[in-house]
Parts: sequence; structure tokens; C-alpha cells
Amino acid sequence: MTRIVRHVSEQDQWEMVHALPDPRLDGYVIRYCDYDERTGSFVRRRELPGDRIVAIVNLGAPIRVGAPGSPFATHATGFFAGLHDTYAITETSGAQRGVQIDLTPVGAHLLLRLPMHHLTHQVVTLEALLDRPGAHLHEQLADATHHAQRFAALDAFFLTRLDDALSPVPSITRALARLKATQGAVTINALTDELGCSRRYLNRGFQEHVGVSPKLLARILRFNHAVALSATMRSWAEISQHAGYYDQAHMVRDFQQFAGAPPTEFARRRLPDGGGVRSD
DNA sequence: GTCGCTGTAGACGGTCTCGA
DNA sequence: TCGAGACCGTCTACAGCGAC
Repeated sequence: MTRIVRHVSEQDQWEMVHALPDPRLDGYVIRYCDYDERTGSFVRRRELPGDRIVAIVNLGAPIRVGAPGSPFATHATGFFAGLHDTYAITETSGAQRGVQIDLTPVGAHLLLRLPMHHLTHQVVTLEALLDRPGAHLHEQLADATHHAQRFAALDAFFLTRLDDALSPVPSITRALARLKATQGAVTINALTDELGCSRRYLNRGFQEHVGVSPKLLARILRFNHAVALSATMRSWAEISQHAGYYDQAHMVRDFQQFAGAPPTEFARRRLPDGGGVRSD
């Protein structure tokens, strides 16, 4: 099933085609997004941290990606971005085209056959991570004339890798599900009690399968919840309460760390596609 | 009243060592 | 390999302030 989102304004124009992967990839690959974008109002945007591994197969002009305080790197064919504890900045020429693939951390770990802490706070090129098969995938997507063909090629690529993948570790999968279900509103002690394992075991499992500590992931989920609530609620005090923060000051600190701006500035810079904010 | 900011004490979580 | 305990840094809870 696909969902098409179009936006046309005086300065900006884009089309995004969202699709779910083959059901056999459930729990590994979350969704695909085929995009074609031309923007005049901004060329730099802040991408907020989330609970998923994002891969971009770039089919247009090179994209530059950086993080606060570190230099930009240019990516011509695409990249994989691991989990981050702050926002990333992307810069384009104003026009971009490609496919975004969202993977679960466990899915990325098993399909990429990589300890996830190797990808944490990193943006790694397609070729560096997947070598020749990655270059072949890029060629296939570039040659395809319709988004359905690109999604089919991605399904085939990941299903091939799924054949050789190990099974997920149940305790880590359960911990991730619990964190997600509570939007991060669960203490790590409660989590280890529920799972019947030690903090040390849980932390090591998260470093291997997710790339960040359980607490950091819980904070990212809570922040994402607050961002989602801000689309429908007006009062920041109300949002902080509903998202599970102790008070507004508590929430402001997370906004500054994860979005690089206090809530009001964040809302002012927010982009209409909901996926990020304008950057200077 | 809302929002953003600072300071501080105590709780919590990450990491290390040691032992089973 | 994993759990228990200790230590230390970070986060949370709370108070208070000024600007709008």
C-alpha cells in the first residue's frame, strides 16, 4: 500500500510516496519513502534524532550532512545514519531526489551484520557499509523508472540479506517494545525488573543491537512524543505534562539538546513536512 | 500566565572490578 | 558469561528569577 503526499507553494514543491515493505521484513524495515523535492525557502535543515536507523539512497545532486560542531561530509550515492543524541544538519542545492529507508535498530543490526554502536553518532556512505551490493542497489534504483520498481528492488535486496540474518534477541526486542509503548516513560530499573535481567546485561545488549543506552533511547522517545503533541496542543506546559516531563524547564533542556533550540523557536522553524526544522 | 533560564540536592544510570 | 556492588557522572525534581 502506498500513500502519496504532495506540497506546492510559491517557493517549495515536493512529492513523497510512502510505502510499507514486504511483510516478511516486518520488525526489520519500517517503511520506504520515495521523494522528489525542490525548495526555494531553505536548503539547510535540522533532522531530529529518532528511534530508527535512516538510510538514504540519493538519486539527485549530492547531499551534505553534518552535526553541531563537526564538519560537513558530501554524500553522492547515499548513506546510513545511526542513532544520534542530537540533531543532524543536511544541506542540498535546493533540489533533491532519492529513496529513504527507515529501519528498526534491531533490523539494521541483523540486516547490515554490524554492531550498532559502530553506527552511533555516525553517517556512513552506502559503499562503505554495503560495498559492491550497495553500489549495485544504487544502480538498480537509479535505473528504475517508477517508485514501485524501486520499492520492489529494495524488498528483494533486504529479503536476500534476511535469509542469512541471525534471529533477534527476545529480551532486547521486549525492552524496545516496552520503551516504545510507554513513549520512554519507564525507568531502567523497572525495565530490568520486568525482563528479569541486570542493568549491565541490558546496557550491553542495547550497545550491540541498538547503539545507544536504554536511558538515552527513552529520552529520545519522550522528546519525539512532545514534538508530536506540539502539532495539536498549544500550551508548552500542557505538552510537557502529557509527554512525561516533570515540568516545562525539564522539557526545554531536552529541546535544546535534541533540536538545538527552545520549544518556541523550534515551532517557528518547523517545516511543513513535519520531518525537521529550518537551519541557519 | 507563559516562557526561558539558572542553581542545587538527591536520585538514577553507566561503567568498572570482582567473584561465581 | 553474567550478576552484585561500588563509584562517579548525569539527570531529575524543585525553587526562584526576569522578560514579555
